[in-house]
Amino acid sequence: MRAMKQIVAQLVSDAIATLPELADAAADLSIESTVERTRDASHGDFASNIAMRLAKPVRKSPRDIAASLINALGDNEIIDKVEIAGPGFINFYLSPVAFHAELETILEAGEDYGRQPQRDHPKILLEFVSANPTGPLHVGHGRGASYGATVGNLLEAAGYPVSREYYVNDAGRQMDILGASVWLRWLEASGVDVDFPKGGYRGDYIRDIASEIDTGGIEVVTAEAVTDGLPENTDDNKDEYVDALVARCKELHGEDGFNKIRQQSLESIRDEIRADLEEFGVHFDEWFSEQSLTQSNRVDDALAVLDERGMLYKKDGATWFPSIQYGDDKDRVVVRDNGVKTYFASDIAYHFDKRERGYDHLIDILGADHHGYVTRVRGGLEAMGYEADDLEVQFVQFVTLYRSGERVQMGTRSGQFDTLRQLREEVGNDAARFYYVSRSNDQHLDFDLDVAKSQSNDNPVYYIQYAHARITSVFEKLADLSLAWDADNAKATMDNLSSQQEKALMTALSRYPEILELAANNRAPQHLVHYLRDLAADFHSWYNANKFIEDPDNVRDARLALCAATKVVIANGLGILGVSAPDKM
RNA sequence: GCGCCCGUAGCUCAGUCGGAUAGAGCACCAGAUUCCUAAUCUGGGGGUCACAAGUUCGAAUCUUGUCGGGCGCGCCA
Repeated sequence: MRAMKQIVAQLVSDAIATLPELADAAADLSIESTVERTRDASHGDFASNIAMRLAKPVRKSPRDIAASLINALGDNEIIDKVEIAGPGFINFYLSPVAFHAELETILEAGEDYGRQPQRDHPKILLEFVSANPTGPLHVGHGRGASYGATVGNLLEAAGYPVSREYYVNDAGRQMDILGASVWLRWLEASGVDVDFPKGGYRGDYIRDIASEIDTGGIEVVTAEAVTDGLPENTDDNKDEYVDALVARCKELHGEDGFNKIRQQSLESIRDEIRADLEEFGVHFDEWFSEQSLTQSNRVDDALAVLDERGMLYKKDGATWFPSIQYGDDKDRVVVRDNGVKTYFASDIAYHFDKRERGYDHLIDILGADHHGYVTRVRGGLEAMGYEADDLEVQFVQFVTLYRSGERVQMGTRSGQFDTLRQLREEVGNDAARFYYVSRSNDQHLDFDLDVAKSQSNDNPVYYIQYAHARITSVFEKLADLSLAWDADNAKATMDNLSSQQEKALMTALSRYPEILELAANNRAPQHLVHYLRDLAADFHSWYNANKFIEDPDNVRDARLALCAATKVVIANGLGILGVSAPDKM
């Protein structure tokens, strides 16, 4: 199934092939890139600027080139009329037959309409969210989740094999701090009151975890035993204090005792995150554990590869990676002087491992605050023999919540709106998913709770869903009247779809595959969002002006075909966005 | 200071390998429903595309500079 634009581009391409002097000049040119939808119906359906692009190399005027090109267009039933316009645009007016054929394609393809055939290369690994398992997801993660899930759907629709992965940072100091935090809350619940570390995790969920985990075999100790000889718990000293608590917990309960608490804590949070995302319609194929990377020695393996290639050196007792060679500001430490590997070391190993697992193209969706890491991680991949471009990074900028025109202060302490779960409960999954991807990912997002929540025409998600529900309702009404839609008759009578509004709606429908491709190629779901809004507007506009159940059979069948096709495209598009397409509202 | 993202209507935003008169929603104003969902539709006003140069047939789009905003610059993760 080819998009309409490709069909037009092919005709242009064929015409050029018959004109040697143009064919040479156009050899490096993607013909399809010269063809675009017109903004104004008075310019026809498609326009090509190819004559202008070729004017310089061919040394002829654009209008002359356009004239010979038009002359060379073969006979076909797709195009009604071709005109030269303005400085040398070629405007194509498509025949109704072309649009009617597209309607049939939509109805035949159904939920596959707009999707590309499955290919087996390149295999894409899409990593997103990957929030540390130290607490519940907040509204910022929600944007990464919605964006990542939608990009995944878009890539799949474009035919790519894509695997969605969540990297669980379940190793390292933050996990120790989590373990110590839970440990202290558990002691507290057992009547042992210890000054809670300023550097610890203070949220209420820590108490919940403390009350749920299995602490069998771990003895309650006294407050003195915990704090004896520890540094002061002050803002200046919070890192030392919390690290000392971790060490103390290991002394008192042994590594096994501490691990038991830490492991259950992180698993509890990870499971909570997973459930939250599942409810949000965001699914992962793999929950990749950082611990597993360390346990299987893959960090050491990756460092060994770098070492063999001469891409590591020692200085000041630490081991460094010369990332300056790959455009970074400075070289980076991979093994600290105390022998502990840095986060960067696992990150290199993790991305190396992704490639080694057979994924050709890696996409990371990261918060905007991580943009400093890209150069060095790419450098790491390159140093290990892969291409820097194998890693693509998409950044998601920050989210600011607004309520009643006021900025909502975020942060756990404010007790205000903070978690993704609260947001979902307030505005609903559909509105949240839609709103999150309605703006380009590299732009800051003002999330207006009042708009997202309003079940009115302020809210584009309901506007689109309403179009879908309206169509369902038409077919129900039809049944109520003991009428039926004769789809075969519709094919034979599509000439009845001839009004301006019908033309506009058919044009909008036929754009869908092109929009999907655009959105997938650019990892830009907002194109789909805006498209669906436009499509719904074209539908509502037409629907409002035409009551057609009472029409003669031939007209009714054709118009119902238009309804059915619109329903298909809206459902498909909303499906990509992870938004439901309700039959009733 | 250096690097990355950005600056388009009163507000929120589209405009993606440079293209024709810069678009949409909200808000505002005026209208439409004995009729398949009015969560709808029709019409209207509203712009120095931050600013200044440059590139060319043509710039919101590319280049440079200035101003303004966000983020990042650890042997943290």
